Amino acid sequence: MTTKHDQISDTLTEDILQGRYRVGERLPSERDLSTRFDANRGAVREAMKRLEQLGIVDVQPGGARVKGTNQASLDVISHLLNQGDLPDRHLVDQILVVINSLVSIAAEQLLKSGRDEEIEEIRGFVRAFFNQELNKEAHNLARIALMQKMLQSSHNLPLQIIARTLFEQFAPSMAPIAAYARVDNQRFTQNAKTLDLALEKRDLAAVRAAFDAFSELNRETMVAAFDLAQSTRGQEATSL
Amino acid sequence: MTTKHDQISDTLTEDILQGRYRVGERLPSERDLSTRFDANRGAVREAMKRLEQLGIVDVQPGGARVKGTNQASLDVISHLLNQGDLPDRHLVDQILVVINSLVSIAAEQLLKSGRDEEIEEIRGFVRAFFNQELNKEAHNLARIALMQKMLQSSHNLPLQIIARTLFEQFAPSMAPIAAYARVDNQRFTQNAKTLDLALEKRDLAAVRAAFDAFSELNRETMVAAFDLAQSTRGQEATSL
DNA sequence: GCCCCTTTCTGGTCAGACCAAAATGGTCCG
DNA sequence: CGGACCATTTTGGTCTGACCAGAAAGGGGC
Repeated sequence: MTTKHDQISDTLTEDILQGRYRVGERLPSERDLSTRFDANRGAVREAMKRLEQLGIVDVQPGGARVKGTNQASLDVISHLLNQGDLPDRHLVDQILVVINSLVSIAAEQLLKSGRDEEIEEIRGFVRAFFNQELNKEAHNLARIALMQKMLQSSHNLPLQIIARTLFEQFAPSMAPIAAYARVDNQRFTQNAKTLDLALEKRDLAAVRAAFDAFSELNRETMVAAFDLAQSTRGQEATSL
Repeated sequence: MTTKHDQISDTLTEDILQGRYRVGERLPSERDLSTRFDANRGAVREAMKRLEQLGIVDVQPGGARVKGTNQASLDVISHLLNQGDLPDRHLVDQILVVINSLVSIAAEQLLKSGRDEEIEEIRGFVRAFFNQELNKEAHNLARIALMQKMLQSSHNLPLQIIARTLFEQFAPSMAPIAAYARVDNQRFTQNAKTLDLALEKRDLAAVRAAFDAFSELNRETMVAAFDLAQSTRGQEATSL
């Protein structure tokens, strides 16, 4: 069972993110909330701490006020994704753009200052895609492993933190959609070979280009899966 | 005065980030900490909540264990920057790389899906650099305004959040260093004109190139200021 | 209507207590 | 000696009830 203050903070987060409190509005007092949730004020207090760190609430003596989403912390993403039946398309797209770009930055850093052995290691991960017989799960794992290795090899802590934070929120929300994914192994293999060659030559522009193509393919796959999932859900909804 | 649980969490954060507790080690119990800080356990508890959300501690029934920096939240950056006399060079450099890249992503998004009037607005901000008479503060403000406008126009929420979070932690730490900055107005103006032209043509590659040059110039300025600050501090240190 | 003062309310802190789960240490058995 | 088992202690999670300083709200007096 989740802890009580987690339940409280989750409920309140949902309330706020769904706009049940206007921005700038005062939240009910901790005492009121404690009666509403049938909890002790201490528990409510810890929940408020979470909301505060989430950046969606500003708590001060005199009252806690709701802040705008644009002032929130990166961790709101998961909550935004988990609103509604399916994650929001546009948000998913935006996240994909950012993740891909981050990996691209990592690639750039790798070529600029990475040791040769690291680059060779990366190539090892890229070559995993040469095998056209990969099933969906293996393919997924290979993609993730490659990304993580790239980020790790960037030797850029903020970059790693950002990418991991984003990914950890993104992945779970996409799990149900990933089931509908159809991976075009041939195209992935093609891209992987291009990427491998670019890495071998230490050609930054070529690496970026190959990676962008790789990411774009990845994105197309996701979008297609998304559409498929959405239409299926739609059928279920109408058949009820 | 800062609140008590803030003092506690700050102290503990510093302790952990400076490696006074090994990764995986158990933190003292909340009861022990409450006596150490001469505080109530509730206050310690709220401080622990902060550490938990900072991602540097994992608290579970049985004990709280410290986690590695690489698993932390983006918000650790400010604490990492504020360690020691001057911010860590490498970290500063890494952050600059990331921020510049984020703005570059924003530029890309802007050209791909931005409305014409938005692009024209951006050009307005760019043209601010045409004036070679800008003093240091005005120049700084103009740079920040341009960046923020770019990010805002990207219509990418995660991107905005990441950039803002990073920047808000970065800026205060760099304030003492910014005093040593010498801006080369002529080169900035040159870059601005190139950028403006690229924006007018809606030429993505040119915009990226111009922005990268802009960012690189920005970075050089910072690095130079950093070196100057560092050598000055060194003199002070030896003269004591 | 505006200003000032009083009252009420709110968050921040404190003390002491209980529970369930985890850690610990000792014991017994193979 | 090593490992499985159990009782004890410790730890986090929660609760009750209380006090304080500062913010918000209400009420007069002008």
